[in-house]
Amino acid sequence: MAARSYHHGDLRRSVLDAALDVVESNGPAAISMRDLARRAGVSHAAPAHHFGDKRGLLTAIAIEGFETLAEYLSIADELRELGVAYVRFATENPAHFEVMFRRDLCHADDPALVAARARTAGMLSGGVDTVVPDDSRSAGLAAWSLAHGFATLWRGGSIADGSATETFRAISQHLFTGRSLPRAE
Amino acid sequence: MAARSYHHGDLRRSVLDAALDVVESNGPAAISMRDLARRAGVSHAAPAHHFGDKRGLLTAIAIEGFETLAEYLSIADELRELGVAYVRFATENPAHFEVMFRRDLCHADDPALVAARARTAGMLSGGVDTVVPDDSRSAGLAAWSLAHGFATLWRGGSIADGSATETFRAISQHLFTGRSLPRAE
DNA sequence: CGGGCAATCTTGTCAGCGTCTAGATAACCG
DNA sequence: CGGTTATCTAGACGCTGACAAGATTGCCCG
Repeated sequence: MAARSYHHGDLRRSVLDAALDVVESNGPAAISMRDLARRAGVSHAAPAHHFGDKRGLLTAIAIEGFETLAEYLSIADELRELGVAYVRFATENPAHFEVMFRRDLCHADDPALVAARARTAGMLSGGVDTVVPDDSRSAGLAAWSLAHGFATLWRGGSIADGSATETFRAISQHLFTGRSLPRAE
Repeated sequence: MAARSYHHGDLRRSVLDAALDVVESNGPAAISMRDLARRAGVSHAAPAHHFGDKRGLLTAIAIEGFETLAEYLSIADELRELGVAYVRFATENPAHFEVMFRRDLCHADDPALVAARARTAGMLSGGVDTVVPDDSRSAGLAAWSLAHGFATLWRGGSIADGSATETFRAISQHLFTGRSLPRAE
């Protein structure tokens, strides 16, 4: 679309989408600014103008990821659904998820990124608070670790079968009912 | 030591250690074969002979990681201690941990890597089996997700305070006793 | 003991990369 | 309409990973 004009029209989004495509299929290490430029049909240095540098591009993806995650979480109304939403986000937005927690890929101190991350973290702990008022820190950490670990392992291919959200529902059921895990003490 | 001779002596280990150093401080993306060669005091193409290519190097690190993890796990005698051992491994070997589950960085199908991974996975699920014979798959996944998620978040800087293993002990206590998490159903 | 063989390392080369610079083009706004 | 600014191009630089060909060394077998 509109490959003939000097100005691209929406190069920023175009590059972002191409980058997400690459990350999803080949990982963040496979990203090349010049390749993204080629895909968008612009000169090799054009993308840099929108993102500063490569890390800037990844930072933009991370921010977008946190914002999208916040939307996913806003729908959940219960602790376990918060976890399910988290896992659903990870499976439906693998490229974003892959970048969001990789400090070394982004400008970790970018104000916009810090803000987006904080906002999402607030939604998480806030959600936990409403269900588990006392000692919500430990409970929140546990829930977050569980969801994050499951999503990460899933994305990494360590868990292979079935539907992600359903499997996650099953294992969180296990923990929350405590039926087949040993109750210590 | 022994920097004068034509042959390095133990270039392989030397490069591995340098690589681990870089990963720990700057992430896997910051690795440069030529830089590692410089650190070891050899020519720029020397490391490639030992690892084939860059992914080969990362693969070697991942293998070493799985083997070390297996040692950590072999000490644990109870499910919760298995998790603690997992977290302890991650905090004490952050560079290995960072690489082990990053498919895009390694030769994911390398036979030695596949074998090492399988062996460690066996120790994990085996450990779960002894404690939770029935439906050990869900229980194992849950425990693994929890430990892995916690370790990943910790390493990523999302969890900031206190001792990792102690904090993890606290949150797993939460789940296993089910004291302050809602018991659904 | 010695000769050859394989492992190890060096040197040189190549295309591709990220980033910087200066300059061209186009859109916008008073 | 004119100037300012955002956007994009074009060229250059040093660096990278990978490959090829050759030098050096340790080691094993005769």
